[in-house]
Amino acid sequence: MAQIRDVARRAGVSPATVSRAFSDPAKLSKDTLARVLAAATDLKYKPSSLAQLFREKRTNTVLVMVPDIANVFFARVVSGIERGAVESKLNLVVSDTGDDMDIERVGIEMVQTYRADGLIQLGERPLNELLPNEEHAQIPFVQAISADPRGAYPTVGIDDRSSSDMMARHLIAQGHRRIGVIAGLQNRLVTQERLKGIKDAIADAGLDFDDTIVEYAPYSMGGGEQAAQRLLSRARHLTALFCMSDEIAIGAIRAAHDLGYDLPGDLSISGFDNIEFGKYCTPPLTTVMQPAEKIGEVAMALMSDMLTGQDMPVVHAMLPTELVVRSSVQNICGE
Amino acid sequence: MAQIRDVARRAGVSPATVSRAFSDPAKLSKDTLARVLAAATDLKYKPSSLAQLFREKRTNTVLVMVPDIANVFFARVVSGIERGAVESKLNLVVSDTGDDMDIERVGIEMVQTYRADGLIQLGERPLNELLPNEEHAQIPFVQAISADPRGAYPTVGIDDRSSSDMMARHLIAQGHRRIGVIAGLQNRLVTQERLKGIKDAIADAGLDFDDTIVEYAPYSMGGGEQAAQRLLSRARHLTALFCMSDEIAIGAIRAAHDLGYDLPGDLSISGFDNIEFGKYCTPPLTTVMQPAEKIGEVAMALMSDMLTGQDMPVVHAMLPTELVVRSSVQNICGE
DNA sequence: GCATTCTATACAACCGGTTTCATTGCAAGG
DNA sequence: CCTTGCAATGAAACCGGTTGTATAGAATGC
Repeated sequence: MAQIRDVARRAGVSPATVSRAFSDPAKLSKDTLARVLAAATDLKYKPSSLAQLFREKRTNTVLVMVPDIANVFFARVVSGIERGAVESKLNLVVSDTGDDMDIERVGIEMVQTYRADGLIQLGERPLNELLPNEEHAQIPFVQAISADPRGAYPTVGIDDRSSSDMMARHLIAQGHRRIGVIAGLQNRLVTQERLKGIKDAIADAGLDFDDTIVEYAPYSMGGGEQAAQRLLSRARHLTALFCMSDEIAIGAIRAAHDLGYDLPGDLSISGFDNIEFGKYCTPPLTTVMQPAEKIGEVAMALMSDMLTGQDMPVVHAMLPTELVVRSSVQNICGE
Repeated sequence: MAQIRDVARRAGVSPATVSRAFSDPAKLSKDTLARVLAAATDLKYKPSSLAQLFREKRTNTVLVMVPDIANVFFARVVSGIERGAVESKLNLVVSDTGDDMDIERVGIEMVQTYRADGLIQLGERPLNELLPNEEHAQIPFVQAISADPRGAYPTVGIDDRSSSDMMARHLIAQGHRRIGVIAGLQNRLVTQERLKGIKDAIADAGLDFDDTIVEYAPYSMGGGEQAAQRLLSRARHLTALFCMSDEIAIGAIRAAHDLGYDLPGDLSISGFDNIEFGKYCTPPLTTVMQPAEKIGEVAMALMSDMLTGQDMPVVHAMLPTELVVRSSVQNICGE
């Protein structure tokens, strides 16, 4: 591979001049510039990024830590981050952490050892669980999805409580009174927030919330399926199931089917996220749209600001959600 | 951030000694080693990867180009690549190319400018479309999924033709004679190979292949839905639909539902890939299992070999597939 | 007791660019 | 004609590690 000095020799100039030919061409005389560029193309010269980055002490790379890249929702967020990265001319290193703290620590080390300039984390593990306080303050950090908006670092997400409230109101408006909940993992902030939203709506409708018809599950189809089996077999009088993710809802649909329910006639089921498959389920899933790609883009935009910019105020972006009405939730007012 | 010379000064040794304390501790006296390590931890010293990599001229990074990271199948392959990367202690840069040649070219440039040591491509665009021959020979390259196994570089995938043949035989064995095909994009190698497999099975059963009941579609749910609408409205006597991906099949199920078909009684539908949703469709999808994660792992293993190793023979790994029988394909022999 | 070998460490070059500072040559101004 | 100023370019330092070579001192051998 040709180096800068090869080009310099061939063009009869110094390496400094070659460097300037690329970084600040106006500084060179037309004649010299032409000679240098010709020499560079002749030799197929490409400056070594490694050398440049070493000099600049910037990698132009952002690390993204994802709990599970094979999860469609996360994948869509990553896709949005990607789009933002292209726009900001940054590179992306994606690490599938599997929610494993050791792997996350390796990721953080990448930033500390100058392999990445910043860190975007998907999911809610707070940075200070992984690092002592004085250290994490140094790392450009953005948290997306289910982040605690009271944190000291920028976050991007949705208003889980009010979005969940919106869906619960919809269920109530459709005539549902006995609504079971298939929540996500109990210790997650998102789960708690969404639960609050449901309680808000129920209280607002003058109803009582029944803690016994909540079942917790991992955010996956299998988790939803099993939880729905448990819930439906012990609470047979439910008319609707509020599921905290589309994947959970899809699992719940399977479980209800298998238990002999006729959907959506016997039981309404709602989801959350609006993944593509929801449109193709039977019955098509009524859900809450989360702007996944947009969340990714905004997260990357914030990161880009942190990296290029001056001191910015810490932003907690809350992106709007929407109720997506399909047919998995039925109006039972007539009954 | 502390540098090597800070540590050296504090320990009263030269930078070279500090360097060796990490790379080759046996070379140091017990006493010196202890002093250096103490100084390093005191100062929270972490060697700059950027400086190390610059010196070594290796990035320990592999670039993965994915046509669409939000596609569940690709995401699973990436997940497997990730797992392989952790094992080989390599980093991953993921680029979502959207099948855009310009973005792919940027990716290749990353390798050429020492930002990545090698390139794994998902999908079938051959490298020589992007680069003149003499240049691509230099780049450590592995192609996974639907690669042309006659290429000059290593590939990982499945035997599309025989896997497709296997599924077609299954349909025939279940009594189906009028089998419609919702193929993928017509210009793709995979599509052609899978079509050959179908023709193999049909010829082998002594039947005639009817070209008019093939419909081409993008590899997506929406694509499958539209193609199925077209096909079903012009060929009403079909008993089965061979879909070239699960996403296409899921779209086709929706289309058939909407056209009033009772599934699987009126129409059998088969998929390909075995994505998780297939298990949760109604009816659950009969499909061909592709070992997505495994494909990723093998691809990364091959890359790792290329990077560390001597000259290896060019490997074309064909991983085994399996027929996954669920209920979307019905036996109609009794009719 | 002196030559030889080995061990532990320091010195300095090096990786391939970028950038500061110095130098040269030419044009403009007094 | 001499000074001043600017444009164009080169020389050399620098980024932060690693590593080949040199060297001093200790241990070994005869």
